[in-house]
Amino acid sequence: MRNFEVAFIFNDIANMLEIKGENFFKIRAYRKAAYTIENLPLEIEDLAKQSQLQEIEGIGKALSEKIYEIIDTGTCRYYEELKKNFPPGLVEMLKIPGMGAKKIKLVYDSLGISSIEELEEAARRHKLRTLPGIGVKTEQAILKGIQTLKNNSDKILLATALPIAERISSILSGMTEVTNVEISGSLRRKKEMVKDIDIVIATESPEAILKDFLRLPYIAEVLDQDLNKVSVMLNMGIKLDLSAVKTKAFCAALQCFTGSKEHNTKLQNIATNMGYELNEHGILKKENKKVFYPKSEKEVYEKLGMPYIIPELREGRGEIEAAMKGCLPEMIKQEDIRGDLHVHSNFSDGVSSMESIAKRAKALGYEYIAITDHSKSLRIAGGLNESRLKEQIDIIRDMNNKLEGIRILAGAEVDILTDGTLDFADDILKELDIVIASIHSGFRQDRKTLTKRIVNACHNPYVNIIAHPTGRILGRRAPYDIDMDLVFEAAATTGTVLEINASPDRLDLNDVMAKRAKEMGIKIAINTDAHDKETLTDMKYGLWVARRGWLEPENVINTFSIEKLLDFLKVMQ
DNA sequence: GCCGTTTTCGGCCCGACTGTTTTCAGTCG
Repeated sequence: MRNFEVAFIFNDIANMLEIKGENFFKIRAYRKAAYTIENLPLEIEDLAKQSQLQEIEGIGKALSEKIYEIIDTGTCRYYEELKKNFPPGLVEMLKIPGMGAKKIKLVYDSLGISSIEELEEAARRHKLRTLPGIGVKTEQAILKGIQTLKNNSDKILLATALPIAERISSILSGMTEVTNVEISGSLRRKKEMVKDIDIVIATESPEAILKDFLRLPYIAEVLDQDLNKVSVMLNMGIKLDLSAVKTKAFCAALQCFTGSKEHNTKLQNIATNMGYELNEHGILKKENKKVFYPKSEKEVYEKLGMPYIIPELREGRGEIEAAMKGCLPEMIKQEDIRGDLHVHSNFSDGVSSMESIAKRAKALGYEYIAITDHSKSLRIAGGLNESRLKEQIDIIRDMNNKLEGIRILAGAEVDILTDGTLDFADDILKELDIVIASIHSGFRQDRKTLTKRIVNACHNPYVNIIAHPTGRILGRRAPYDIDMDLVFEAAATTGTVLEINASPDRLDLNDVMAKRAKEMGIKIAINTDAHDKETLTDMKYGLWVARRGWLEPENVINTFSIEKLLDFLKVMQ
């Protein structure tokens, strides 16, 4: 939890410094530190106790002192000073696509605009276009950006909410008189974005426990409160609902509070037809008013004549019908994953060496790992030219002779250029074990052009996988304007694999599209797109998408053994 | 801000695209 607090504060500092127009590298230092700490596999508090903070890459004297201060006091003076002179709405404005630090400073300095609402109002009244550097189009783009933001503003990433929910759950489960704790709601169903955190606890003394809970340091504001439930705003700006139920009703309540609404409505209809009433207190037999208290969620489903349905499937998309017929999918699990096929090393914009990535992959129990650095046109990412790629291939071949227990596949993430051609010629691609193709430029081309680019890539005999096929960034960027029908069709005809990119802000393909791909017989690869060996563990986010998309191990190529995978990749060519 | 070192201070990330200009600034990946 402390890691998130520190990361949150450093990010907030970075945002304010950016708007102030501070030194770019200083800002980057804060952001980099925030990122590192958030993804640290260790508790920052433990490192602080052992005086090891400065051993973390990117943490020096100044930042480590601030970390000590945050651990001790929950904040630091520098941060508080900054905030004092800074309307909070300014940082919020950074979230608007098209609004950067400079424009925010401009509208604040010249028009005194310090919130998104004021900005919207000024844009509507055509006041922004009077400012230097802002014309009609920019004004309209800002309005559009505000709309985009509004559509997502009440949602946060699964990856942001989950660790916080887990931390609070673990604190709750440490309280005496709490007999059970579970995360519920959409977070338990592992939706890509959630509105809030829902937690349900079992206790015989709800009032006392809720009172204790409200004393936790993470709570900024109590929004609502009654005997069995509190609703609070956490100091990271995330809403949390905590429900307390009696121990005997816990499993019924957990099922009920996990939802989804669509799923539960269907279940309740089935219960009604069987003469039961299903709610958070238990299962009531209407005939004799006898209440059945399920001892597990499994018992809830069994009572209604069907096998257990995992939370990820509970979206009312046919899972109940499938369960009744006994044909629920054999869901893919973490243990099925034998490798990661999209990883960046420090040859391009990754931070880890190939060797350290391989070691980490081995430690995760993988059989193989593909190194797929960017191609030459993606300059900002340090894309590899042909000779550098060949050099990398040679090193990988050499490493494979020495390494034991893990196989490195030589690959590349090749840019699909704006004219539809690939960034490497076929005679280079054929040297690789695996080729990923993806779009990183020309996002605003028209639908036909963009679609054709991806379809063309599918038809290249050396392209194995299309990475992040729709290009969306959750909460920030809509998918490219592409005709996914044609993309699916091309993937199905050519046998091209589509990716579920497990990076928490992409999750692309999404669950619905993954299900459709499966139904069309298209193979999927679940890849992390890691730029740091530590984020190889993002695989779990991709797996949840896959599970929500009804995928089974056989649908996913990185469940294959190395022999089967290599055969599969070869046959594609 | 950090880092590496020449232990005191310079280097750290570049180019396309867009909209606004009329030569360039801001944003984004």
